[in-house]
Amino acid sequence: MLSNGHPKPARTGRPRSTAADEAILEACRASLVDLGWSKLTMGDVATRAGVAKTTLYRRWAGKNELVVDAVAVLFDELELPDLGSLSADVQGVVLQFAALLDRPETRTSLMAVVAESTRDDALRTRIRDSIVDRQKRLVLLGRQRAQQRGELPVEPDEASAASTADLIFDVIAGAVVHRTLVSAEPVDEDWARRFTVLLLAGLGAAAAT
Amino acid sequence: MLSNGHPKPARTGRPRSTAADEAILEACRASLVDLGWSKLTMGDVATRAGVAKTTLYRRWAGKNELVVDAVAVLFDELELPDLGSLSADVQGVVLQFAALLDRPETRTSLMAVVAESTRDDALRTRIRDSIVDRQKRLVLLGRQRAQQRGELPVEPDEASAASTADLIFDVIAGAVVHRTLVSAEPVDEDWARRFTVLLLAGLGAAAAT
Amino acid sequence: MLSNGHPKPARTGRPRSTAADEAILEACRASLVDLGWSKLTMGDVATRAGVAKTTLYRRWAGKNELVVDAVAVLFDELELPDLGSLSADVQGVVLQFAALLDRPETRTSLMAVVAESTRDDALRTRIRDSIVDRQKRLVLLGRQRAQQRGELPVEPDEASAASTADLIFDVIAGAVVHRTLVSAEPVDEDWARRFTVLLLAGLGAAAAT
Amino acid sequence: MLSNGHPKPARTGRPRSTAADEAILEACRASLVDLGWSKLTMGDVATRAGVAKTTLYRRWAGKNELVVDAVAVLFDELELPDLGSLSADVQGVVLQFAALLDRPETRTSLMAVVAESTRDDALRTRIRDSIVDRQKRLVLLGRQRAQQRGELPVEPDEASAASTADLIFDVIAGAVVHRTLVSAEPVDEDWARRFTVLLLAGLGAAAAT
DNA sequence: TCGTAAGCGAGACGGTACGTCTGGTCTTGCG
DNA sequence: CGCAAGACCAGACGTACCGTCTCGCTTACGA
Repeated sequence: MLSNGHPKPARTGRPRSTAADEAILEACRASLVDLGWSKLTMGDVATRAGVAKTTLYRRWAGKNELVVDAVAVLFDELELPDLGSLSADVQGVVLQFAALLDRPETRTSLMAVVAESTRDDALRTRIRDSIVDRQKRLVLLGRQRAQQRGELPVEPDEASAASTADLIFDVIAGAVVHRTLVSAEPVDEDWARRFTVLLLAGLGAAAAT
Repeated sequence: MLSNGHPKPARTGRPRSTAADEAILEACRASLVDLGWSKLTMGDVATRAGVAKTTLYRRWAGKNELVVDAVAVLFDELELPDLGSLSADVQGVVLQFAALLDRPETRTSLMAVVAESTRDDALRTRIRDSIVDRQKRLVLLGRQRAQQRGELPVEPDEASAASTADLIFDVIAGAVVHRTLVSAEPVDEDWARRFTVLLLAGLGAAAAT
Repeated sequence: MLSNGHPKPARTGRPRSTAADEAILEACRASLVDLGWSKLTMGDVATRAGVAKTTLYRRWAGKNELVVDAVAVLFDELELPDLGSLSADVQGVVLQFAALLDRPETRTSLMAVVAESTRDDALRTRIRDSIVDRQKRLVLLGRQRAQQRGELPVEPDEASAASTADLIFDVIAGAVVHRTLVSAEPVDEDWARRFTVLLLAGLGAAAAT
Repeated sequence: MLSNGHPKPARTGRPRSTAADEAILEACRASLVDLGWSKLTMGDVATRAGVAKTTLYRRWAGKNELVVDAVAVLFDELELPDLGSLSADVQGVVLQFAALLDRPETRTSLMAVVAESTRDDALRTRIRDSIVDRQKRLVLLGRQRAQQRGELPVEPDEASAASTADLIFDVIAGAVVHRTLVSAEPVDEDWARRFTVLLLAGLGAAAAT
């Protein structure tokens, strides 16, 4: 476990095992899949990771923080491949996001941590930094591409542009999450296409104001 | 609809106290406000209601079921006052829904039970019946009014009309929920207006296909 | 003997079911055999007897009282058949008593109610009346027979005679109970014979003082 | 040995608090005095000991086991002071034993655990090791002394000597327990003297066979 | 013959304790 | 000083019984 001949750590004493970090996050995701959010326990994660509970608490303040970190990395998968048109890009990202929400580890934990964050500002910040902003990037990138393609006008007003992006983001992410988790119906190609039509039409109108 | 549905009323034995039912739900909502979802305990609800824990468990299988029933009634408040135009109706319902999500008892509990429902089909059904369908009514009603006003065409294809309604519903509810709970920013009149513009434009396009 | 002594029989209303009384005691003994004292519950007895819990509580104050009554009748079996000599009589009653204590319903319950009685005077009285005095009768009868046979002198001092009888009783009952339940070893013919030898020799000496 | 017997001391992890052990047993005895056997609860003992319930359950399987251990130590008080004659020794130990049974913590619990042991072999073994054998020692010691004094013959037959000792033990312990707890009358000097006369005479006869 | 008072089975009620589980902290000894 | 192990306190969990209390019925007596 201990690496041989790595550079001298600045601090004294035994350095933290980097292997442990990844083992814990991996174990946390596995536990989420098997048990779901509410049945997941710190003890179980520790056992799966072959690690003591103390080691978990040395790195994360509690269950919520650990799960956010464990799940956050999954949202890095989201990408915006250039499909040639704004319409295709939107449809692509919707399906990609829906596929992510279909995985049990995101499915169970995303809403749970959001729920928890309504009472815990630190957690809300952590979620925003680790998860939400990762998604919002895509919206900004998509707009930029569409503008380069001439599909969307370049907005002069910074503030107005930002708040429109926020609106778009909440509409896309909200609709997909609601369809998947609340209505509990599949986001298939048909739905994605119809949603995209709705969104792009609305987007034009929104930009016009 | 909240009742656990006893097809056989089991005419013998002491009847259940109807006073207890209401006291428990009321206590549950109070506890949600004070403690939030994750700190709420069955024992605390029982104490607040002046009732034994067993009385809770005799009626509800657990925390999730109880909270769904306790919160469901709040969604009855949602109404669709006829404001004269589709645009005003949408904007009105959006603000109304946002106000509901601003209340601590819904705020903390809605996402939590949704998260739980991803692992529990019975709970999902309960949520759909008690909460989701209550909201979807409004979309259907709004469409009907708009058609009577001539703002929307009467769609001949039943199935297609239904799935469009579902789409609209997920977009509205999703956007408001996401803005409020995930992005954690306020749904004010300005946002509601801009969202309505987007939606109505999109709606025209969606109906056209 | 089961009745708690109604000085005013309360002439009006539906009379208590006598069938229920016997069914309950029978069910109580059965439950004792199956579950033992500590696992026996009023609810289980009621169910076995095909009777409502209220019917039990209308007749007995609690588990202790019920069990004492249920078990007491078993001690009526004890008899003192005239075997021709004091020695044979003692040995006979010892074996008879041991056999009684071997039955699961007495085995489990006798010590339990005695233990309970150390904190409950009413229960102690009930035990004395229902069980202990039933056994003491045999000692008195045995002494009378032995005196008639000339094996024991007729004691003139009433008080002294009574306290000697009490002593003998505690020695016999105590030794058998202790051997059976505490030492947990069998009271067989050999033990009974050796005990009888000891007792009779001691009895002579005790009478002499 | 009261300890639960860890053959593998499991050298790893935090060791169990020895302070807790004694605090719990002490608290258990205090609770017995205040509440009696049937009202004693694990939670109350834990509270009195300033310890979590889990700490109790980590060491003892339940109420019975705990009480046996808590009470067992009291039987260590029993001694056989050399009073110069067998008669005085017997009388002394009888009074000592009676005094012990007069203490509330033994009074209530001894019969209760004996009752419980009729359905639980492990408990019976525990009682035998912790309590019964402690008392039986005294009988063996008393006999040895009497033999050294020449009051009793040295028996050549080992087995027969052992079973006579068992008989004597059941007679002494049984009589005292029965007098104290079942007949519920005091073991005073007079009773002890008369019992001793009876026993010694019987003992001579028993030895003769 | 009919009212009425007590008995009846059923089962809900407020409680208490159970034994288990988890959260988060605190010792141990080893490396 | 990090780490695995595991004991520690605190307190919620869901269950089982307790003894009491409605319910809506019998059932027997006496007016």
